[in-house]
Amino acid sequence: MIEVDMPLLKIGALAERIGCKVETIRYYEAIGILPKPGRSEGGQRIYNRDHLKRLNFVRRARNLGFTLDEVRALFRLVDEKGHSCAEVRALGRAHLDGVRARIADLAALEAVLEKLVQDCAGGTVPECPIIEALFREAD
Amino acid sequence: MIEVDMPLLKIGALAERIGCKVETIRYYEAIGILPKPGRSEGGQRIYNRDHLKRLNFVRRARNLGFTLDEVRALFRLVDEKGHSCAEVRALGRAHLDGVRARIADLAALEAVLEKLVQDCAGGTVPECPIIEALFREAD
DNA sequence: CATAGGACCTGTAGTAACTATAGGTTCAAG
DNA sequence: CTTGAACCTATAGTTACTACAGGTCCTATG
Repeated sequence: MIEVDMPLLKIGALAERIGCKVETIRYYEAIGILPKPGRSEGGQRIYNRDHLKRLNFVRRARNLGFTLDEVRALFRLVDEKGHSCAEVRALGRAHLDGVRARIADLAALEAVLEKLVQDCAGGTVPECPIIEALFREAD
Repeated sequence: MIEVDMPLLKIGALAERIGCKVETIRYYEAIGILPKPGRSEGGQRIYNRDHLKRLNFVRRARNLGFTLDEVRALFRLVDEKGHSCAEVRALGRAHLDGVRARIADLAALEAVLEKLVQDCAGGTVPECPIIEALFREAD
């Protein structure tokens, strides 16, 4: 629910709205992922709707597995004028390729582990097929 | 009975045999994953067949996605007498569950990314569906 | 109005599993 | 005997946070 007059948020409220830790927000500011917010008289950070949107963007991208460097690149495309949608898609596709590669790796690994666990009967450690497989020299 | 040991290896040769970096071997020693090897007169590390076997074990386990802590646990099972194969299998199975969970996460992520990349036509950034999806507030 | 205590502040160190660098020593070939 | 590759130690950097410690601010209640 987006209100027309969004009240300004302190860091704790922002963290709760987005569902991340306060420390994470300060960390994003420190490494330049989020712009520095205004401060209250006493020096506490005050966030507006723009910060909320950006932080939301970062968290969603992170949940999709983008690195913070990739997020930075996406923000550059957003903030600088004249970039084409194709540039964004290229980043997305590169990332998708990476994800697929990781899935393939893990699937291969799953097959090996599955076989190892299945082969393992009830003996004692010196003859355990898992241990033996691990000690066996690779080619 | 005279055992003719395999030629003793210096760290560079060992690294090459196993296919890892020299620094990685020193790191494993520093954190107690590998035992301290003997030293030459001049203080250089000298490895024997046992070190080779252990390092091989570590690398194979790491390639299967085991953490170094899990490797440590496996070594304990190997080195202490009286452990059952079932204990090893339990570690393997727990790890397999973790791998399967990661695969499921990545597959979900792949589906979302795939859709985003597909939806992205040739417009300019402000209307790019990927960017819009990232800015859209989560519920 | 005073005060308690929760929320905030900065700065630093820790996590996993290495990798990379600097600055110095040893070894083996020519 | 000299050169330079390979070795040594120690420290810092990487990623994306998390977790303190020690202090300040804000706000609700008595």
